[in-house]
Amino acid sequence: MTTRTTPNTLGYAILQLLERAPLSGYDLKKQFAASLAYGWYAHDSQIYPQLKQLEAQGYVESHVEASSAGPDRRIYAITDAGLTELVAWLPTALDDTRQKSELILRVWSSDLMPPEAFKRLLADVETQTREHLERLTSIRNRLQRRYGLPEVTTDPRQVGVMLCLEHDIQLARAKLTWLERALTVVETRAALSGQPLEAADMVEV
Amino acid sequence: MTTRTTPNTLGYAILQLLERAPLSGYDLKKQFAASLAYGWYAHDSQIYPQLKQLEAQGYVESHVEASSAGPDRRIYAITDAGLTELVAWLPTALDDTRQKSELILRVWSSDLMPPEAFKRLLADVETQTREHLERLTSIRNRLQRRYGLPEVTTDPRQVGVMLCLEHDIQLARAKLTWLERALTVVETRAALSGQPLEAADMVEV
DNA sequence: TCCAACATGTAAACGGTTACATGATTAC
DNA sequence: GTAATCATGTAACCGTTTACATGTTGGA
Repeated sequence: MTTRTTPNTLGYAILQLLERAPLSGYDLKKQFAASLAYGWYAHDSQIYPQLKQLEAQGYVESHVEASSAGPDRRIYAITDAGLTELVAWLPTALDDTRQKSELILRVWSSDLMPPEAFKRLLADVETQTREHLERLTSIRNRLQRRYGLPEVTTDPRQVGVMLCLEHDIQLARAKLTWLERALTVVETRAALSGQPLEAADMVEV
Repeated sequence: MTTRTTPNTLGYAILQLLERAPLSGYDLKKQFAASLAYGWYAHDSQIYPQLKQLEAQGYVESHVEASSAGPDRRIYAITDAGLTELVAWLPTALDDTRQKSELILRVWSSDLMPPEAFKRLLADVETQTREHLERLTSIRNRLQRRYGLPEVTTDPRQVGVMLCLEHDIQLARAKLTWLERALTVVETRAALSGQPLEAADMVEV
């Protein structure tokens, strides 16, 4: 064992969760599915092999826990080597400007869609974003009632979580602002092209 | 030829660019590297095989163009089938809420970093974001001077591009707001823990 | 009796990244 | 001469997604 290569990003994501508490593969799977503002996720089929790899690398260790109700669970815990590796990784440099977005990819060619189709797309994303924002704020408010504001809370473990939530809330709000703006643009253009419009016609000629 | 499976996302990204003008693989590579608000990108080594695949699927066609200055270029153009496929894909539903972010992944465990390390990380991202925002606004302003506001411009091809730029500008500003906030939180907490603080001490006891 | 949740995986296919490879032309 | 830019690729590896596979327990 202990083939010491560094973990990949998913590996660090799992180490972070295990640093808070020992968990089974199934627990991790639920954590990824449930937590809204965590910055990473993975499919079930990725988690179990990844845990085995982390164990082979010596970053986690596991034991089987018998259960009276249901099948046995294998519980994973972070090792000293795992914690050292995680803490060393956290402050390393990163590029957070380049991101892929299927939405933006489509907006770029939105002139190829009929206005109604584009409006429907924007409205769908707006509904999604509004629901997402509501879930984020309700969790943030719940944490804030329990632990206070991040700058003064006595539980340091909550600071990062709250900052993540605030980040995602901030971005969701900005996206909603843009969605309103985009909708206005489509509607204005549709209205202008619907009726004869001197300024536009003159440029065409 | 014409193994008609639908393209993948990179395929659609390329089809969009080719819909505006025929391009070589090298041109596409430059487009991905240069355009800041396009929603997708790819490595050079992905582009050439992807173009071959799109051609095998009948979505693009190509011819070799001899050049007096430099090597020959293979120029790709979108086909009718490609345009049909692209236009059919554009308005399809999508989920734009789940996104991975290495930054957020680290913020979640920021309590494991010394405050100074976390501050340095935030400051780096802030510099990146500020530079990114400046590039975005300068392009947006240039386009706006040339074509006018997106809601009234007479060139429909520019509408999507401008909306993409406005989207990224909006999000970059929101991120900067959050970065300031996060920095305040770390600094406040560092200041409080530096000097004896009744409220905090009492809870620890 | 059937469905949902618990629990752990394997296999194949697909997508993305890094490293390697080649050779011509142009500007300094 | 040498470095940058033009131009096109291959190979190996790694990471992600989708589909498949199996069996238990508890509640409606």
